[in-house]
Amino acid sequence: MSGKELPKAYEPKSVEEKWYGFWAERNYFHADETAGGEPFSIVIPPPNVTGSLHIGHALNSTLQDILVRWMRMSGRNTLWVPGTDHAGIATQNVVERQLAKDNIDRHAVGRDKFVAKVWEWKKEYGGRIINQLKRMGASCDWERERFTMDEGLSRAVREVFVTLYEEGLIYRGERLINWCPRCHTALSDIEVEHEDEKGKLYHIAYPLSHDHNIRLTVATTRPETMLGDTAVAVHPLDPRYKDLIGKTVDLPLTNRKVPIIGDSILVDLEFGTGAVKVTPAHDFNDYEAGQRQKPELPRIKILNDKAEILPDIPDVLPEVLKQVAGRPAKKARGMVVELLNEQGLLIKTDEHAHAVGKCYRCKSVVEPYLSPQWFVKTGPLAGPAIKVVEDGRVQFFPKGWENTYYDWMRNIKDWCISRQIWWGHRIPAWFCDDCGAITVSRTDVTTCARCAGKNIRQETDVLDTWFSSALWPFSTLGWPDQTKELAVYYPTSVLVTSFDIIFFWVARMIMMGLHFRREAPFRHVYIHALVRDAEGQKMSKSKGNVIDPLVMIDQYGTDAFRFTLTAFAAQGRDIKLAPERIEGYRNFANKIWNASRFVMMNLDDEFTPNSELITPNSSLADGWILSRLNSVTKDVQAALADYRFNDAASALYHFIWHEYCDWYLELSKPALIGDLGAAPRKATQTVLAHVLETALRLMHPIMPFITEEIWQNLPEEVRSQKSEVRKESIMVSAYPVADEKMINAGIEQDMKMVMDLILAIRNIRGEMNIAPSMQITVIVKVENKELGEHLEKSGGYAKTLARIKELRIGVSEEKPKNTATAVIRGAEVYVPLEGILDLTQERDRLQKEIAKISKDIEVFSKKLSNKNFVDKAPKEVVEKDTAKLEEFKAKRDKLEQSLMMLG
RNA sequence: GGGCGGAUAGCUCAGCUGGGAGAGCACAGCCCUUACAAGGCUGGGGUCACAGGUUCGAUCCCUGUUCCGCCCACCA
Repeated sequence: MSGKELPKAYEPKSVEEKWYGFWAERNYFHADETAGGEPFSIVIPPPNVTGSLHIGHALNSTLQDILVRWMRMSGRNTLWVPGTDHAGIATQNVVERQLAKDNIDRHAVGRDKFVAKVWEWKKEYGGRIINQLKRMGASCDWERERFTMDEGLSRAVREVFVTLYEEGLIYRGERLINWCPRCHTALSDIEVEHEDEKGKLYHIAYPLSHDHNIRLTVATTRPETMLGDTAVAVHPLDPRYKDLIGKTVDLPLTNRKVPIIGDSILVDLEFGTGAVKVTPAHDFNDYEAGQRQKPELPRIKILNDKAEILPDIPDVLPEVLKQVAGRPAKKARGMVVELLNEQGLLIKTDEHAHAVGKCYRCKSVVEPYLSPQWFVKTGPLAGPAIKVVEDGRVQFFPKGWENTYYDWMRNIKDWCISRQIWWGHRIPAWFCDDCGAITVSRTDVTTCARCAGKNIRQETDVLDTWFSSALWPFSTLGWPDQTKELAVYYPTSVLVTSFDIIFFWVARMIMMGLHFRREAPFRHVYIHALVRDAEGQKMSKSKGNVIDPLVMIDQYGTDAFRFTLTAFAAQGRDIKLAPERIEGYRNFANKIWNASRFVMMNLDDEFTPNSELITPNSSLADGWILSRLNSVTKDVQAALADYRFNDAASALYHFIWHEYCDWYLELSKPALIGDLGAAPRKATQTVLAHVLETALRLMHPIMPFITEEIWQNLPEEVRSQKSEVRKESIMVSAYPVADEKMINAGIEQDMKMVMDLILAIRNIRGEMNIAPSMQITVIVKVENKELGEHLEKSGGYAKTLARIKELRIGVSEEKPKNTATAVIRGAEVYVPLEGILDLTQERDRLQKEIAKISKDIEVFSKKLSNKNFVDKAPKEVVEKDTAKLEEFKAKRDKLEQSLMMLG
C-alpha cells in the first residue's frame, strides 16, 4: 500500500479556487479562431448588469458549460462568448433609487451626469455576476467578454437602426402605446404584465342632446376617462339603440356633444348595457374604433405623462376641472363618480374583476398613452423567421416550444423600440427645427440632411434594451466588421435559454440574424426550466423555497450543485429544488473522492499500466466493468447529443456509485490483496485505474473541479493522453468514446448470476439476523455442470462479498438439515446454521418469498392464458414472458419444498 | 375567452417512441468490515388524480371531469 495521500473527505473550496485559476492561467477558456477544426460556439444569454446570480442563471450557465466542456474535450474549436446586458430601465432604476436615498432626482443631476453615474455604477458593481459565473465554473472565453453598450456593439446597433430606417422597416409616428408613469417611458406590448384586479363597473347615464329625458347608460371601469370621450358606441344591430346612431349625447361634466356611433367590433351585445363610451386617446380598443370612423374621431388627452389629469382639457366645465386637475387618475376617478352621483347620473356600481396592465420592471399600472414613438415594422422580418423554424433550419428542444414561437410570430405587432429614459443606446436621429426633417445617420451630424440647417437636435429617446440583445450573436463577434471570428463562429451552434424570453429575445435574434446575416443565429434552441420568483420576494419567501446558488456552493461545493441542476434539467417549467437533494449529490462527490483514494492506495509506487491488460479476458469482474463502462460512455454521449442532461447525469451517477463502487471495488479486493498472485493483481490495478480515469473524463463537464483534482493526482501513466497539451489538464483531455467491442452481454449475464448469488446470501443473512462478523458455510446446488464450473471459477467474489468461509458447489449437493434456502436462476442456495437457525424466522422468510413470487406468477399466468395476447403480441414478448413464468414456477416449487421440509 | 403544462412512494422529482413502477431524502433492522458513517448491507412503502374509450395489454395513446400552475387576449 502506498500512493498519494488524500484527505478523507472532499473539500471543495480550495480545490475550486486552485483549478479555476489554473485553467485561466493556461488560457484554456480562450478560443482561437485561426486554429481550425470544426467550430462549436455558444453566446451566453447576457445577464443584466444589475443582476445577481440566481438559480436560473446557475442552471443556464451549468448547461452551457457542460456542452462547451464536452465539445472542447471532443476536439471541436469551441467558443463560449460571455457578457452582460445594459438592461436600460432596470439599471436606470437602480441608480435612481441610489440617488433617491440622498433625496436627489435624476432631473436635477441632468442627463449627461446621470449617465456618467450609471457608468460608474456599472464599473463598480457590474462585474458581480461575472464573478459569480466564474464560481459556477463557467469556462467562458473571458477575453471576449462583451457589454451591450460597449463601443463595438453600439456601432452594430447604429448600423442596424440606420439600415432598417433606410429600408423603411423603422418608422416614427404618434401612436397609442403602453406608458409607465413611474419609469416615464413607453413599453412594448410584451413588457406589460396583466394582472387580475378587483375593480368596479360603473353605470353612467349620458343624456341625449335632443331630449334630456332619454338617457343612454354606459358601463365603464374607468369613469374619469369620460372627460376625454369623443363618442358613444352601440352595436349597429342592437334594436334598443340602432335608431340613435347619428344622434348626439351631452357628455356630463362637460359642454361637449359627442356622437352616437355604430361599431360592431367594439361593442359586445351581451356585455354591460350594450353602450360603450369611447375614449380614443386612452384606450386601445377605443383608439382603433376611432380610426374606423369617417372622419376619424378626435383624440382628447386628459392625462399627463405622470398619469395625472391635465389642467386644460377642452370642453370640460371649469368647476370640474378645477377640482380634478393635477390629481392622479385613480384619485380623480372617485371625484368624477361623486360628481356624477350628485347629478343623479350614476345609475349603479357593480363589483367587477378585470385585467390591469402593469410595468414588468416596477409593477406600476400602465396607461395607454398617445405619444410619438419609434417602431420596427415586424411583418417583413417575421416571415422568414417563421419559415426558418418550419423547415427545420432552427430546431427547438423540446419541440413543443415551436408552437409558442409560431403563435406569437404569426400575430406579431409592430415593435415599439423607443424609450424615454436616459440609459441606453440613444436613437441616431436628428430633428431639424428649421424644416422639420428627420436625419438618421451612422455618424453624429451637425447639419440637417435636407435643408443643411444647423438648427438640429438629437432625439432624446433611447432604444429598447432588447434591440441590442437581438444583435448579440453577431455583434459580439465583431459585426459589422467582417471578422474572422464571425466567419468561423457564426451561426452559433446552440442557444440555451428559458422560455420566458422566447418573444423578448429568441424571436428577435432570429429576425435580425436572418435579415443582417442571411442565416439564423443558431441551429438549436434548447429551452430549459424556469425559476420563478427568483427575486420576487413575495411568493418564494412565504413558500420558503428560495435557494441562493452562492449559499449552496458554499455549503455543498460547486460540483455537487452543478450535478444537482443537471439532474434537474429534464423537468418542466417550475423549479422548486429541495436542498436535501444537493446534499445527496454532495455525498456523491464524496463517494467519487473516496473511491479514488481507494484506487490510489492500491496502486504501487512503481505502478505503470499496461494497456494490453485493459481487456475482458483477465477476469469476470474486469470484463464486466469494462462492458459497463463502455455502455455508459455510449449512453452519456447519446444523451448529451440530445440535450438529455438528466439522463447523462443519472447514467453516470448509477454507474459510478452502484456499479463501480458498490460492486467492482468490492470485487477487486481479492485480487488486490494479492493472494491470487501478481498477474491478476496487476490486471485489476490496471482496470481499476483505467475505469476511474475514464469515468472522471466522462464526469468532467458536469463536475469540473473534483474531476480535475483527482485526475491530477493520478499517476501520469494512467492519464493516457496522446498529446502533450492534453496531459496537462482533464479540461483539455479527450472525451471518452465508447469501444463497442468491450460491450459484452454474455459477460454481463455471467456476472449477474454471481451477483444474484451474493444478493441471495446477503438477504438470508439480513433477514435471519446473522451477525456480519460471522463467517458462514454456503452450499449451492446447481442445475448443470456448466453453471457449476462458472460459479466455481468466480466463487472468490461470493466468498468475499457475502462473508463465506466455505463454499461448496455441485450438481449433486444435498440440502442439509437446519438450512435457510434461497432460489436463484439455475441454482438453489443453502445456508446451514447448526443450532442457530430459527425455524420460525426461516418459515416467515420463505413465506414472504413465496407470496412475492406467487403474485408474479399470477400476473404472468393471467397474461399468458389470454389467447389474444399469445396471438397478437410480438413473438419476443410472448417468449420472454413464457420463459419467465416457467422460471417463477420452478422457483416457487423449490421454495415450497423447502418450506415443507421445515415441518 | 383561447392555449400550454402538471397531478407517480411521507417530501422533492425522474420515467424516451404502450409489455413485470424509479432516484434522492425520510423510515425500519443490522453493521464504525483497513475507500467512504456525507458510509455499507437488508427491508417496508405507490389501485401512477378521477371516469370512460382504443388495445391482447395503458402510468404512457384518445375523450371528458376535478384540482394546481403558467402563457396569450381589447370584453367596456
